[in-house]
Amino acid sequence: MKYFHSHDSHEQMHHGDTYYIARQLIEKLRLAGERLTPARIAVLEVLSEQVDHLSAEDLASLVSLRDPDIHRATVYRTLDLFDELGLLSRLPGPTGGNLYHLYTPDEHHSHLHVQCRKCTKVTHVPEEAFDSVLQELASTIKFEPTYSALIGVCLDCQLMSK
Amino acid sequence: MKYFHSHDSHEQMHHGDTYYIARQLIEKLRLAGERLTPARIAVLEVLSEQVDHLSAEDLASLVSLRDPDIHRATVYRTLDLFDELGLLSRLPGPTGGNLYHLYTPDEHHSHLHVQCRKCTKVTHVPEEAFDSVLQELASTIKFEPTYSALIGVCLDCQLMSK
DNA sequence: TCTTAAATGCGACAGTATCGCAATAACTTC
DNA sequence: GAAGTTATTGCGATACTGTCGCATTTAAGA
Repeated sequence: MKYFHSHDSHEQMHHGDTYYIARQLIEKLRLAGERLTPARIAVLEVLSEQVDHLSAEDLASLVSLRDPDIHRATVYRTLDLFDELGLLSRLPGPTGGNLYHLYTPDEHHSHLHVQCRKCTKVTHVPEEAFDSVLQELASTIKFEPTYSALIGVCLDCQLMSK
Repeated sequence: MKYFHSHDSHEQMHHGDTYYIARQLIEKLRLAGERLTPARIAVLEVLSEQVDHLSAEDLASLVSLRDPDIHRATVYRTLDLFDELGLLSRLPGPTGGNLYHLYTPDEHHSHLHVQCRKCTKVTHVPEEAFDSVLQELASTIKFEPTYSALIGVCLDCQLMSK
C-alpha cells in the first residue's frame, strides 16, 4: 500500500520491478472504473513478467499455470480490455493471431514498436527519434499514432528473399 | 502492347485505368519468372478494380464471380505470391485476417499506409512527407520500411472511447 | 507436339478468436 | 458484514481465416 506513493518515496523501487509495474497498472484499472478480479490481476502479472510480445494462447497457458481455473476465453476478454484501456501493445503475429506486450508506466504513448511484416519480430524504438514525425502525422491527416507501430520488412528478411 | 511504352506515348492513358494497371503488373509477373495463369490474371484484375483494402475472402468471392472454377485456396496462394513480389499492401484487418490492396505502378516502395488499429481504416500518405523518417529508420535500427504501414488509433476512434 | 515442373482444385484440417448462457463474484449501499 | 445489483467468468460450441497433402491439370520451353 505504501508503494502507491512513488513520488515522495525513496524506497528501492526500480522500473524493472515486476510488482511495481503491476501495481501501477492495477491502479489504472481501478481509476477506469473496471472491476479488480483475480483473473485480471493474474493476466496483468504474467504480462508484466514478459520481455517480448506474446500470443494470447501463450499468455493463457502461463496464466493457467498460476491459476488453472482461469479460462482461455477470460484471458482473451482481459486482453481486449487492457487493449482498450491502452495498457498494452497489440500487434499481428506470425500465425495469424495477435501478440501482446504491456506498456510499462514509463513508456509514453508515442512509444514506437517496429515490426517486420514477414518474421513479425518486434523492435523497440526510442520515442525521441520520432516525436516530430508523429506530430506531423497528427496535424496533417488527423491521425493520432498513439500506441503505434510501424510495419515493414526487416533487413534479414529482405536479404533472405534475394 | 503499345501500352507498355508509356513514357513516349501521348495516348489517353490515365493512372486510374484498370487494365493499364493490370497489364503493367502482369509484365512484372513475367519478369519475375512466374507463370501467367488465368487465376493469377483474374486475381490481379479484381484487385486492380478495388479502391480500398479488401479481405482475402472478399477477393475470393469476387474472383469466383468472374470464374467460378477458381478456388479459395488458389486466391490465398496468389495473394501470398503477389505479396512476396511486393505488388500489394497487406495489412491486418478487423476480423483477424488480412486486408489487401494493389500498389499502382506509380506508387513507390516507400509509399505509406496509415491504419487505425481499432477500425482498421486505411489512409494513404504521400511519401514525400516521410522520406527522411524512413531513411533514418533504415540507418539507425537496420529496418527497411519498404511497403510499410504505420499503425495507431485514428481521431474518430479516440473520440469514441471517451 | 512433347516434356517437365509448377500451379490448381478439392476437401480436410489447424489455429485463433468469439459467442450465448447460466453460475459466480466484485462492488455499492445499507 | 449482509444483501442486492451488475459485471465478470467458465464452459462448450462455433465461426472464421488460412494451410495442407495429393491427384490432376496446365503453362512454358524445347
